[in-house]
Amino acid sequence: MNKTATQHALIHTAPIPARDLFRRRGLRCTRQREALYEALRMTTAHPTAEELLDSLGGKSAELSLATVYNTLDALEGAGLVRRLPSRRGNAPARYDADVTSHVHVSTADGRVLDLPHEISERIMAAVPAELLEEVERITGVRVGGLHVEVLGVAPDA
Amino acid sequence: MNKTATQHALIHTAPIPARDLFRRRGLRCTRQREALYEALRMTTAHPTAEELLDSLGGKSAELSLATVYNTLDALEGAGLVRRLPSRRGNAPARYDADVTSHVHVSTADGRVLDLPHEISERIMAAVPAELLEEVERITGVRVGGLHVEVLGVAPDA
DNA sequence: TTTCCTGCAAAAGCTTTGCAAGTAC
DNA sequence: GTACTTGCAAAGCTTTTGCAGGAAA
Repeated sequence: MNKTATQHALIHTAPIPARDLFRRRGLRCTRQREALYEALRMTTAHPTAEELLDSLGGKSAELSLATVYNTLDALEGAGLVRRLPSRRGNAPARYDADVTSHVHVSTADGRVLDLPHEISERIMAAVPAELLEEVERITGVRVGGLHVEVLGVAPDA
Repeated sequence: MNKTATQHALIHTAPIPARDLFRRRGLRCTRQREALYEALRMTTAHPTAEELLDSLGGKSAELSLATVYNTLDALEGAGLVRRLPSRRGNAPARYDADVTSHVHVSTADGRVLDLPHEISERIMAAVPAELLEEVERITGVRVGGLHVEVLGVAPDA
C-alpha cells in the first residue's frame, strides 16, 4: 500500500465521537459543545467564532456567541482545537479542529488555507531537532512546538 | 575575518538615521515618529504600544496612544516595523524594529524572545526553496514569506 | 500653502465576565 | 444533589476613527 492510499484510507476512517473525546478530558458533553465541535470538524475553512455561530443557525441557533467563545476556549485548553490569532489589528481569531502539527498558508486578505499533510510534513520535518535542542540550550526555554506559516497573496482575491 | 567578527562589526555599524528612512518612503519625519522608532530600535524586548508609550514618558510624553498606534501602523506599512500579533485573546500586539527575517521564541507567559541571528538563519534556511515553490503550485498563492516561531515555556516565569 | 500628522474623545471590534437559570453527571 | 454550563447583558481590552488644530515639506 503506497502512501497516498494510506492517507485515503485514513480520511475515511470513522472519527472518534465528540462525546468520547470530551469525556476523556473531563469536559461535560452538552448539545452546544457537540454541535460546535462537529461543525468545526466538518470544515476546512478555519472559521471565526461568529462564522461558526452563523453556520449553526445564527441568532436562531441554540447557542450564543458568548458560549461559542467560552466553548472554543475550553476545547483549546483540552487540546481539541487550535486557535489561529489574526494578523490584522481588530480581526477575529480563526479556529481549527485539526490539532495535528501542520502548516497554514495565510493570505493577504485574511484567509487561512491548509496545506496538504504530505507537503506540510515535509516542511516541518525540514527543521532538524538538533536545532531546536540548541534553541533550548541558548534561551533556556523548554521548546514545546514549532509554528510554521507561509505568508502570501491569493490569486483570486 | 571569520563570521563572528563580521557580525560584530555589523552590530557596531552606525544605523541609518530615522529621518532618511522615513523620507525615502515618503513618510514625514515628526518628533513623535522619530522618538517612537528610535525607542523601538533600542530595545530587544518587543514592546507593546502601551509599553512604548510608557518608555517615552507615559502620560507626560509628547505623544498619545492613538498616535503610537497610527505611527506603528504607518511604519509597518512602510516595512520598517514588524507587528507580532498576540497569541492570547485580548492581549496587545508586540512590535519589532528588526524586519530582517528571523525566528522568535514565544513563551507561555506572553513574552517574545529573539533568537541569535546565526541560529535563526540556520532554521529559516532549513526549509528548502523548492518546497515553497511547490506550495505556490499547489495552492496558487504567491508566497511572500515564511513565518517561523518556536513555542515554549520560559524557566523563570 | 498644501498636505499630512497629532491628539483628544468617542466609537468600533473582539473577547471576557457576573450572575441567574438550566443541565450533565 | 452537586458542580459545571448556558445565555444575556454588560464590561473590558485593544485598536481605529472623526475632526480640529498644528506641523512638515
